Order: sequence, then C-alpha cells, then structure tokens
Amino acid sequence: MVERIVAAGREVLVEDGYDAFSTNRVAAAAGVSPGSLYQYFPDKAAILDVVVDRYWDEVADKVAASLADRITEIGPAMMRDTADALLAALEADPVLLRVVAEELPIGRNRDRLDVLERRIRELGTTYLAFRPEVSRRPDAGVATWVLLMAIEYISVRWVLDQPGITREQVLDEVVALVEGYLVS
Amino acid sequence: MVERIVAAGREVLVEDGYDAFSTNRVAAAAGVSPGSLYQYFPDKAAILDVVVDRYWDEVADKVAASLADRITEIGPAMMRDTADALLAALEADPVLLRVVAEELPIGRNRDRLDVLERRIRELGTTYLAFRPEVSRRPDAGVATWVLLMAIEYISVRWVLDQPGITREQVLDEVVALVEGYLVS
Amino acid sequence: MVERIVAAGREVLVEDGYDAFSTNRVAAAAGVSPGSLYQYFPDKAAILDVVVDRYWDEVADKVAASLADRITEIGPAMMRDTADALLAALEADPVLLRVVAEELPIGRNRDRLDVLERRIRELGTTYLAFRPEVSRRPDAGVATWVLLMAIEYISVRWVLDQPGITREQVLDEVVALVEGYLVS
Amino acid sequence: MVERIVAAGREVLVEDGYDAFSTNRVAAAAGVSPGSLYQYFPDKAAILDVVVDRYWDEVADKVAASLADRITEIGPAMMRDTADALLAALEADPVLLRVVAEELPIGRNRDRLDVLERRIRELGTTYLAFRPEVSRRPDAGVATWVLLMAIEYISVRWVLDQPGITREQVLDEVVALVEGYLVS
DNA sequence: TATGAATGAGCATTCATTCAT
DNA sequence: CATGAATGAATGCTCATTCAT
Repeated sequence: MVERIVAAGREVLVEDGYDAFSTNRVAAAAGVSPGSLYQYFPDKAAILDVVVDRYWDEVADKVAASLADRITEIGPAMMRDTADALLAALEADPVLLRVVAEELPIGRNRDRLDVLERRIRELGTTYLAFRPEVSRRPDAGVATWVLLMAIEYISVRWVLDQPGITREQVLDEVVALVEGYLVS
Repeated sequence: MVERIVAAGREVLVEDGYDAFSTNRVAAAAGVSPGSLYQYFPDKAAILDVVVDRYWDEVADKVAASLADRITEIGPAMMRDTADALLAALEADPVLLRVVAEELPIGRNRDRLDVLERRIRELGTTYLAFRPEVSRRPDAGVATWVLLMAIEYISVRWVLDQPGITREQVLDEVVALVEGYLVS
Repeated sequence: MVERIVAAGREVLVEDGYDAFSTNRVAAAAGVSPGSLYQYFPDKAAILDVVVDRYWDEVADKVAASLADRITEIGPAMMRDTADALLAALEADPVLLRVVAEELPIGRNRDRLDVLERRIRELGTTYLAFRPEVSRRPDAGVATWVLLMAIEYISVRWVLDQPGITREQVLDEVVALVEGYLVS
Repeated sequence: MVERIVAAGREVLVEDGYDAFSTNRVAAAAGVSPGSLYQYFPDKAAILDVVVDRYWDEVADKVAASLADRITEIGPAMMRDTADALLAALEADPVLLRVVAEELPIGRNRDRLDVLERRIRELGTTYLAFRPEVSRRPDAGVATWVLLMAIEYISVRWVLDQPGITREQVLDEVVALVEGYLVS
C-alpha cells in the first residue's frame, strides 16, 4: 500500500508537476481514499519525502554501481566513468529531475540530500586519505566536498538546461576540473 | 509605495518564509490594504519577482564592483577576490538566500538567473578569448559555463550548509579549482 | 445534502435577493461549510441553476397538472383554467418569482426557459394542427409562440406589478385575447 | 460631463456587457477619474439608470413619432405601423436591447419602465375611451395594459430570439392579436 | 471641481486533514 | 483497516466608494 501511494505520488509529480501534488490527487492516482493516506504517512510532506528519497536513492545506486565496477582503477578514466554514470542516472528521468530540482520547496529535502552527500563525502574522503599520491589538496574532506558540489551541480544543470554543450564535452571538462584541482 | 511593498515582501520572506508570502500578509506587513498591492503589481508573482530580482541584483552589483576594482590584475588574486566578494554578497542575507535558493518554486527564477548567468558567461568567454595564455581549455564558452556553475553552487552551499569548512579554505579551494582546471 | 443546499439557496434568494446569493451565505444557510458545496456542485452557478430549474419545474408541473385534468375539453373554459393554473403557480411564491424574473442575470436562465417554451410550443402546435377548426391562424407554430409570449408575460407582470386589475379580469382578458386571436 | 459619463456607460454596456460595467471601467471610457463620477451620480446604479432610461426614451420616442403620424387613422393599419415602429426601434440596437432586457438586474429599472408603460397606458386608455366603437372590451385601462404587455414582450422576444418567424408574420400576428382581442 | 490613490469587506474556490461509519 | 463526506481556514483578487490633495 505504501508502495502504491509512493508510486502514485511519483506519477503525479512526473505527469502533472508539483502543483498537482495534492493529497486528493495522489489518493485518486493510487486508487485509495484520501483518508487512507494518513494511515501510512503522517502528512502530505511525508509522502513527498519518500518519493524524493527514492529518486535520489536510485541515482545514488546507479552511481555507486558504476563506482563499484571501477573501484580498483585510479585516475581520469574512473572519474570519467563515474561522471558518465551520474549523467546517465540524471538523464533517466529528466522530467522528475526537473520537478525535484526546480519545483519542490527544497527545504524539506535538503536533509535527505545532505545524507546522500555525506555518504559520498565519506567515501571520497576515505579514498583520498588512503591514496594521498592522488591529491595535493591539504584536506581530503574539503576536497571531496568541493568536487561533490561542483560535479553534482554541473551535471544537474547540464541535463536540465542543455546549454549547448555536448555530452562528451561535459565529461571531458569534469575530468579536467577534478584532475586539475587535485594536482594543484 | 512600490518600495514599501517590495520591502514588506522581502521582510515577509525573510521572517516567515515563502509559505507566508501571501498577498494579505505582504499587504499587512506593508501597512497597506490588499487592494493597494494591485495598483502597483499585476499579481502576487510580480511582487515576488521584484523582490527576488532585487536580491540577485544586489549580489551581482557587489561582485561586479569587486571585479571592477581588480580588472587589471590577472590570475589567482583576482579570482580569490572575486570569490570573496561573492561569498560576502551571499553572506549579507543568508536567510533570504535560503528562501530564494531553497523554498521558491524556481521555475520563476530560473529565467532571471539565466540572464545573470548569460551575462557573466559572455564576460568570461570574452576574457578567455582575449587572453588565451590564461587557459588551456579548448572552448572558452564551455570553460566559463563549467566554472560558473561550480563557483556559484559551491558558494551558495557553503553559505547555506556551513559544512565545517572555514571561509579561507573555501576561497583557497575555489582558486585551486579554477587555476587547476584552466591549466589542465 | 444536495437538498439542503438547494433549499438553502432558495431561502437565501427569497429572503435576501440575488445579491446575497454568495457561496458563503448559502453554505451558512444550509448549515454546511463552504467547502461542502463543492462536493455536490461544480460552482456557484450550478447551485443557482438547480434552484431556478426547480422553480420553473414547479410552475410547469402545476400548469401541466391542470391541463391534464381539462385535456378533453376545448375552448374558453380550458383556456381560462389553464391561465388560472399559471397565475396560481406564479402566485405561490411571488418573492422568488420577482428574484427569478427580475434580479437574475437571465442569460443563464434563457436556455432553460427556452426548453420550457419549446416544449409548450410543440404541444400547442400539435394541438392546433390536429384541431384546425379551433384556429384560423395560418401557421400553428407561429400562433402558439405568439400566445405563449403574451400569456407568459401578462401573467408574470400581473403577479409582480399588481396593476390594479382583478384576478377575474386578467383571466377574462386572457381568454378574450386567445379566443379573439385564434378566430381572426 | 453627465453626457460624457452616460455615453461612456452605454458604450461599455454595448461593447462589453453588464459584467464590465464597473465604475472604473466607465470612468476610463469617459476619460474621467472614478472619483468624478460621484460628483454627478450618487452611485453606480444611478449611472446605469440614466443609461437605461435614455434607451427606453429613445424607443418610446420613435414609437410616439410613428404614432403621431398615424394618429388620425384607425384600425389595423395604424396598429401595424405602430408595431412596425416598435420593432424598428428595438432592432436599432439589439446588442443594447439584449443587455438591458437580459443581463441587467431589472429591479432597478422596473420603476422607469413602469413610468413609460403608464404613459402609453393612459394614451391607449384615453383613445379607447373616446372611440368606444373600436373596442368591445369592458375596461379600456385593462385592455390597454393587456395589449401593452403582449406587444412589448412579443416584440422584444422576437428581436432577441429570432424564433424562425419573419418580420411580416410578427406584424400580421400582432395586428390579429389586437384586432381579435378588441372585437371579442 | 477634479483627481486617483487607497481602501477593505467581500468574493469564489481549494485542499490538507479528520473522524464517524 | 478503509472509507470519503465534511471541514474551514486560507487563498488571490475585485471594485464601489471615499477623501486628502
């Protein structure tokens, strides 16, 4: 039932945008009565939270899967593949990405995103700490955060704004950005 | 009167968030009747637009002013000062920044931000085109876009999330990011 | 509940006139919340429509009932009884009649009235076609329309304006009008 | 100035209907400020009253003019010409007629119409009183009222509803109605 | 006189939430 | 558990009217 509701919520979001994300609408899409929603979720925001969480989890899982495949490698190729995986993950559902990234009152979702980011950050920090030859940056945690922000935003904006740059170019530039940063 | 309304709008936004930004609320804060709002603005969105425009204009003006002072210089120092100015501009009203960056249905503001970004992008593109020795990146337009996204988001997130990184560090890292990227 | 709302709507109309026919007013009179109105009616106009439809249906039913009783008869007596029935139907709620006939933006009701009129017109046309000896008028459809308009308006205005004419007189005159017209 | 306002009011009514008849709208159409309206009229309704009065006066004048030409004649021809004149007067501005007859909250205008009707009624009454051979109806006042209502409404509805009846037919039928009624 | 900015009560409508069934 | 009718506060916006200039 939770499944049904979450799926319906995502459907509404994708097909009609955040403005249409009303409890009645979601309930109707789920084929349940509005009252039933409140048996599984404390309020409307909670439903939205789960939908968005799921989305970011999907994205994270895809990137993580790619990362797992390349974890032994080091250097530009790994970076490129990771960025590629991120781009692919974001391109999988650009409509939902737009809603999530541009229509939502993000205050609510910030926390969840933070969790995700913290996870990646720890990963990167640990990685850089164990392979200090990769980076000349003084603080691995800081370096990871900086790169995380940069890559995240560049990827999202590229998918959403299509700023006249080819996919290959973005990947090249992201690699250059990371490499250049780490060695300086 | 337009002033009063815009000021009241900003006040409401800062003190109570976007959810409280209702016409009645703004009118009350301005000490006017709701009807008077419509003598100066076609609808609620128009008021919000002006408030947000003003905010980004303030930020842009501050960065531009700093840039004007350092225009002759080249290299890391200029970059650092510019990033510093941006950070300072964002730090001036972090509460409003949070509302503008996280609570607003950004669809509205995307256009405005695009304008701002396009302006900066042209500036950067031109600059890099005239001083090719500064950059090894193949496409000046692409390079500017990449750096713009990265610096913008890093700055905003640093101000909003205070991720346990000192101000000096962010500046150092931004400079490193830019320098490293351009030379690679 | 639909009943409650419609009854409340009629009440408001009768007691306070069309200007007071606001959703809040009707909801209050029905002892329901304004939101509940919209569970049963798409908008305010729909409520008004039903109230007015009901009224004209009542009038039509009363006249039809009288007509059914006298259908075998022919001539002045039937005409007089029918006019009597119409007058009685209109006199049943003169306050509502005034509101319906004089305060309403009739555009809405024109269509409904047209339906009613067309029904009667067909009746009359058929009747005259089958009993050509009753009328010398060349076109039964036209004759019915003419009489319909005349009787309708004379009756309504007599009830509403009370122009110093007795009830018996109006009936006499209506009969004379119809008889004289048909034989000339 | 009163002229300007009344003309503007009529213009608004004809061009945009009664819903658009707001003080601001009328003031704008008159090229005056809304405040100025209240120097010449106590309220919005008063403006509307004058506009509508003027309209009915125009109609009445035209009919009266026709009547004056034919006053010596007696019988069908006079009746026909008068009905013709009324039809012509109503056809002169069918848009305004529709607004006046169907969109207006007539309550206000009933009084004015009453005046007009009383005037005609007196005319008819006197006429019939002086030429008793014309009518067999017992009460000239009543007879005039009855005919007045019938002709008025038949004419208005014919112009507004165009019920598939030719102009010649209406005139024929109106004459038949009057003649038949008076001799019965 | 003429102005027009200001008013503010009022409107139709929505929707997250509740609770008796 | 599930329902869905009922809620009612809140919304964006209008417009007849006033009054200081």
